[in-house]
Amino acid sequence: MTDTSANRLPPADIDLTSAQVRRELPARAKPYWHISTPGVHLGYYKGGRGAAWYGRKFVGEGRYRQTKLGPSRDEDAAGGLSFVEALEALVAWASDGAPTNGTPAAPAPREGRRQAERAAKQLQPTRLDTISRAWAQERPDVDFWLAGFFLRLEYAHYLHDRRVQEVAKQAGANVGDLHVLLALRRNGPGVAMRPTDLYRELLVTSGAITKRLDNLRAQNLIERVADAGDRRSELVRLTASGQAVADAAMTRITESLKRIVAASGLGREELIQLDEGFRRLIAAM
DNA sequence: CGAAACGTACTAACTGACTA
DNA sequence: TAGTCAGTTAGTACGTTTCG
Repeated sequence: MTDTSANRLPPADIDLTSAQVRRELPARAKPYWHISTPGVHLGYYKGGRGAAWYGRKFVGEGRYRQTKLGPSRDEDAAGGLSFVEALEALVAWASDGAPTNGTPAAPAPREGRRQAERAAKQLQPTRLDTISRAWAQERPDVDFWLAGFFLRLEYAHYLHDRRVQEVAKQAGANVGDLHVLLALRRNGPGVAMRPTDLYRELLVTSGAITKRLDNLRAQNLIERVADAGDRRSELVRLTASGQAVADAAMTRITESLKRIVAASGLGREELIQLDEGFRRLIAAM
């Protein structure tokens, strides 16, 4: 696979998920494009001598960088890439920009492969587009744009949550436990909090906090200390290892966010405008 | 003595692994 | 690929303890 020079291309979105749809596409000189994520598109080239998958990503100023991902399985059952495999290759290429040799990646271990397939499926915006189209068909009297906007917000939150889950997993905790560690950490090293303050801050029930605290204490990540001012209460404090886990997790989360922003191509000014918009929306809710 | 803080038991929902 | 099942997680209800 070879990177071509960045070139100007108009946006387009063809549904390439179905082999039937791909079969019905007429051969043409340029690939058909499917929007995988904003700025990252999966291409399906169909010519007289075969079919192949392409990828392109937005590089700013209306320009795209394009690459060949590999032959399509539609035309090469033995060595070609399926839609999901092409999407995986696209995600890998778009995330680090490293060109591959045009052949599918070596088979991953079973679980790793399943995770990659699931991740690739989650990256398909067609789910959201399908919902938008369905509403537009069922209720043409309603402008779905606003609902679609919030649907994308929910999806962004979902994807962010998955990344936080990964970070928690690397730290040997679940995401709920990690949120407790981070809540304790941001209140300052060595500061003890009441379980009541924790469940109010984390928007969970007291029962849920009790379980999380039991888990964290069993892992020696927190310690319980008597509250001199209230004998009903037993305060919660990070241990040294708990603080180390919280700090490491926060570093990983921040680095992950930086990578996402860099990959999106959004500038600081654009992010500040988005942030201001979100603040105003939240204040109005 | 009512209210608040916390913990426990039980239940529902979700997720992932396994199997046909 | 769909269905099943076990494990996990969080929520609700309620009991106990303590405060004001």
